[in-house]
Amino acid sequence: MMQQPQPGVAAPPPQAVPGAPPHWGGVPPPMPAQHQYAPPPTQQQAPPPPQMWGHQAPPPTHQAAYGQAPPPPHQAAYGQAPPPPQAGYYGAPPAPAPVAPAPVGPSEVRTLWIGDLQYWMDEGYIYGCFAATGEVQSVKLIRDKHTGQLQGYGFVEFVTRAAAERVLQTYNGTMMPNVELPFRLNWATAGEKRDDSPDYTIFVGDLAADVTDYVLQETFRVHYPSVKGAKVVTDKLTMRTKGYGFVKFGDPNEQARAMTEMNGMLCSSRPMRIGPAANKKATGVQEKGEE
DNA sequence: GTTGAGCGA
Repeated sequence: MMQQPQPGVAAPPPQAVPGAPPHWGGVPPPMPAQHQYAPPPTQQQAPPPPQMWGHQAPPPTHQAAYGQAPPPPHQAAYGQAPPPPQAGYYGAPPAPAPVAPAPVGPSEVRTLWIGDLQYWMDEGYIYGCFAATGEVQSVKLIRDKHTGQLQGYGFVEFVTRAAAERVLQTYNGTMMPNVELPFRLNWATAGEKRDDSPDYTIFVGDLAADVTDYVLQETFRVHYPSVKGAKVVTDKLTMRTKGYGFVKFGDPNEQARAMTEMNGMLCSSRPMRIGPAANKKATGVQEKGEE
């Protein structure tokens, strides 16, 4: 079941301006008067879709009328779900990134953090992503205080904590509408304690252009069951791969083995070059001499 | 192209 694109949802720009300078000088943001985006009061009636396979959905519209709240989701076109367009490589279902458990303590947490947003994804687009749930309280995207440029992350508040948790479980890792990007969601205010389980990461270079997170992950997972995930680094603006990525292991022994065993092995068409990951988060392999 | 990335007021 996928939701139909609705008017009021921002559509991607006709093209991503490949040669644009890093500060998007030619694309000034609309700059609404206020950045808080609150939907009209609605009843929670439309159930959230079990999954979103909007991977290859074409851009439906060119208009972006998000200066006002979109209509309530009184109708949701469910019924015909296209088959999963990906998963052609290894047959295993794509594993969404592990989601941290709900933060303990006050059960008032009803806000999700959302990241990895593109510059054109404004409040209207984000609201439209979850409009079918009918449970969005507000959407707030963070902008640069001086330039007003979107910072690529924001917060989505839901009417209840349960609604937020449902969305987190249902949407995280699935494809966002009209783009080939997965949702990246987490509990808000989980900033200081979102990394409790150590992971062991390796650097993988020399990746071919068609290697995705999933391909990279499964390349290793078939040999090392402790693989927790993989990330192919892409340019934020052009979405093109930079030819390298990272694979996270849960088992340091498998990490060490993979460093030698998988070096030079083929990934989709090219031999990989494996090296140690320069972890910024002090996970797994620590720098020697420190305590 | 060769070491990502994620918390507001």
